[in-house]
Amino acid sequence: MSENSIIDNETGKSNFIKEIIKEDLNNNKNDSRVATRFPPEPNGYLHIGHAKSICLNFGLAREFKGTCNLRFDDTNPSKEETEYVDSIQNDVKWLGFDWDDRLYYASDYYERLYEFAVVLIRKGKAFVCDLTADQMREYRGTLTRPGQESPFRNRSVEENIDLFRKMRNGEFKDGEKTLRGKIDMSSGYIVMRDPVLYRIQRSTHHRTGDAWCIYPMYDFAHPLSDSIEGITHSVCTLEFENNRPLYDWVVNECEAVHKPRQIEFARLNLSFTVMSKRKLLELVTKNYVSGWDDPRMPTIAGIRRRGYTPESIRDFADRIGVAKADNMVDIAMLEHCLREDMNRRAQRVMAVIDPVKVIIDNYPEDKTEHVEAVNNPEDESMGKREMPFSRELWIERSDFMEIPVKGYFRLAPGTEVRFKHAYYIKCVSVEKDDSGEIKVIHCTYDPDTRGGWSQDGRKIRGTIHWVSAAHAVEAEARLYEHLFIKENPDDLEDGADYKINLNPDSLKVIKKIYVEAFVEKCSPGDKFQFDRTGYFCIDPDTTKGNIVFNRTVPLKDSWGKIAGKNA
RNA sequence: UGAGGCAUCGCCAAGCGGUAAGGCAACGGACUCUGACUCCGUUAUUCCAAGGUUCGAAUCCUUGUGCCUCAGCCA
Repeated sequence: MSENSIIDNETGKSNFIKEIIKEDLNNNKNDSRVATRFPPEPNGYLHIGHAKSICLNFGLAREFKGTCNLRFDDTNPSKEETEYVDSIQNDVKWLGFDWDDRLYYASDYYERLYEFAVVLIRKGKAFVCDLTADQMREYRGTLTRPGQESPFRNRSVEENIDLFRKMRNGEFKDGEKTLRGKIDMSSGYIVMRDPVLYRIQRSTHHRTGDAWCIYPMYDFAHPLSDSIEGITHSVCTLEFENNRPLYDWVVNECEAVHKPRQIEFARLNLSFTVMSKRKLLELVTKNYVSGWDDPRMPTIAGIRRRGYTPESIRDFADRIGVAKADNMVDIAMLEHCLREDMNRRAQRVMAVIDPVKVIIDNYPEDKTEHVEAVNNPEDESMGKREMPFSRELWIERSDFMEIPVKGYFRLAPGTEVRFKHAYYIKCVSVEKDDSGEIKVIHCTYDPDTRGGWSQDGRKIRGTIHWVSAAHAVEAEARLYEHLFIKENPDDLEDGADYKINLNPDSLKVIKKIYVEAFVEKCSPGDKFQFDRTGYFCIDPDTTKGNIVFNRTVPLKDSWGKIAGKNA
């Protein structure tokens, strides 16, 4: 997709962050410059919640003619991997955003961060502490009780400088010492109670290797990385609201040149799925799904494989808006965005998912003719194609009822329906097997209705899809439903696990469907509308002999609703 | 019994003292060679609650209530 398509998608919908930025611009803050960043930690795959943040940050930059950096917040080597930094870059690009040459890593700043820490120590604003993790927890106090100052809090500047250098030089064991900010042990903000700024941790970093054995904490590295990059508006999610005083403290006390402003918004929650990295990782590692890109996963990789388009995701991000109230967006909103996008663009295909045989008794046995089918009624420029029609066809089992219910206007004994693009067809009899299941529906066709029209103008209510049995190709279809059965899988009884809400029917594999033969020439990722059933795409699992389709989302089905109610 | 946030239709969400946008969902109806799409219509006398200020309040004040976040040497 081109840059232009992104701009065309912009709605300009207002939100409180844009208001803040406009005000800052009016007050000439930061020389009227806007710089944002998307700062993932490379410890997992991106999900749809990240997509909201990506669209927000890159969108703000575009709207205000600023820049948006991609920065990896890689300050905890024990959790981070190159596999993740690659997938993240791939996903951001796929969504349609470009960081140009502004790809950064917090690990690029380790030396400068160290210097900033020294500044803090010199000012008497940081100290080396010998407390163990357990001791520190005790000294920290509780939510309602102030903490106590560390006995190491009053070491001299010289001693702190010396100790901090020794920490860096590897003269202490992991966890033996920390560098802490000297702030306020009785603050209502727990994070201000002399927070740890550096810890000793001997693990190999995916970029800096073993060059360092001390690593800066998020609360120290993040504000300074923002400042180093000249970020003006540091947008993050609500759970960091409590960290903002520390963010400001670090930027101010370190006397950083640029003083970015942290703004928090509500992260996305989507119904019928989970969004936490811990849970997504568990679903992958314990094989509840096939991988990070399982089409049922809310990861970017998963929804891409499922068949979602970047346009539909961006549209979704626009529609849900940005605010500060906790939210749970209906997944129907996402599905709507995909349908709207695909309805406009998707090639139509006749595909029969639950086939039953139709024999046209009065059609010559050895004859094959070709009828013309519109590729996309929403877009004439997509042209037409030829479809083979012959005596034996497949239709959808649900498109025939031996004893039709009220309101049913598809095929039934004695009734006439239109086989889309082909002929008017009337059912004359059915053949069943011993169990009573219908094996063959015998029909007749009206040769004067070729193309699906009749001269006499008789009205036909039902139009159904079909494929020629001799010409269709067999394929596999994977039909997906929500990963969880509950709107909020985390809404649990005392101590229960969210996995009890996993939907056992989230994947249904249909081994043999019949599809128009031209799909054999298509490639993984290609997207279609299967007439009257849904949007599908070709899965990468496709092999020469076996085309695999993923159902991205079904078409809306008001008859299914009515029939469901009557049942 | 600490601190920081948030409360507008089933779900998102505008609204910034002048008399409740929009989208999704739902429900009617029209149209239809996709029971899709599209179109048209319906759905908050009311904005967490109660007081107050005002000619006038979802918007200002007061007092409550509910929900979220924080006690990692994670981010």
